[in-house]
Amino acid sequence: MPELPEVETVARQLAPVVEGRRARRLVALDPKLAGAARDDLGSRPVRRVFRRGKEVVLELAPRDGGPPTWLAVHLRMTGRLAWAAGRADAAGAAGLRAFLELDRGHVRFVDVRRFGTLTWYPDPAAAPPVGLDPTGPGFTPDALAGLLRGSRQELKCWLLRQDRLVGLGNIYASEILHAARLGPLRAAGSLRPDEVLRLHAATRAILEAAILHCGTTFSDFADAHGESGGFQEFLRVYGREGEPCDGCGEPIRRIVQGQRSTYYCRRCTARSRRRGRS
DNA sequence: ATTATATCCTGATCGC
DNA sequence: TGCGATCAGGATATAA
Repeated sequence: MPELPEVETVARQLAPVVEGRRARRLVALDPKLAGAARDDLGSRPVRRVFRRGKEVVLELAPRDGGPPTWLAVHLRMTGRLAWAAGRADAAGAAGLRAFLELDRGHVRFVDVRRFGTLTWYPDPAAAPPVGLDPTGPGFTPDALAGLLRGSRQELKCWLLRQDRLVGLGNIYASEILHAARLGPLRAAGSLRPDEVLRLHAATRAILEAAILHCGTTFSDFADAHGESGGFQEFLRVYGREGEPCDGCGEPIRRIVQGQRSTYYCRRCTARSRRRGRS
């Protein structure tokens, strides 16, 4: 479910209600998350909530001059995070996998498919490095060109890699390629400089617009308030197989790359469809 | 090293 | 209505 704009939305909405609250303990209801259970948080304040790649990080104030502690939440496919007043009901609503008990209310982690993860980093320096964030200042056309250089991977699959750029997923990868008029089968390292510029601009533009609209709700994304995102109305190719492209009228195609659907318009990407070499 | 596949889960939906 | 097959926005361990 959640790609960068959805995770950003959750982090932004969670921050004002959770920052400053004191964390008491983390209760894991799902045995898969048992390793993340903590009873000894000692009422440490949540200092800030932010997004790191596709993770939501809750940073707890240091215990005594030491480094702060990070709780990294990865929503994977169906995870949701939301703050709720009052105590978590022991029975647990359907899909409630874990909750972080605060001095007022608690943060609920709901995850139907149980792919999501909770990871504690006693020292943020211990958190593994992530790829370049495409919403940050370091994301420049040159930086993108450098990352692409030499890769023979199909462009669509390359965009899904989190060790190069972080945050893109299956929906935005198709949308970005469509906006950039680049074929998904192109070899990532074969892009000409003007094509890298288009990819860079499209990535920025699509992500900014999606964040502005609080993400995309395709089937069941919900933000920290349990609300739907609004960007799905702006999707131009994803989930639109057979529908006319709103740019040229040609039916949108669906192909499978790496066992995942890719949607694109053949005519709009015609001039950059060949596979190319690096 | 880089790239492709199988696997982790549950629920909704599709075709018969 | 019932039922099996298929699909879903992610990422990783394993294989080639």
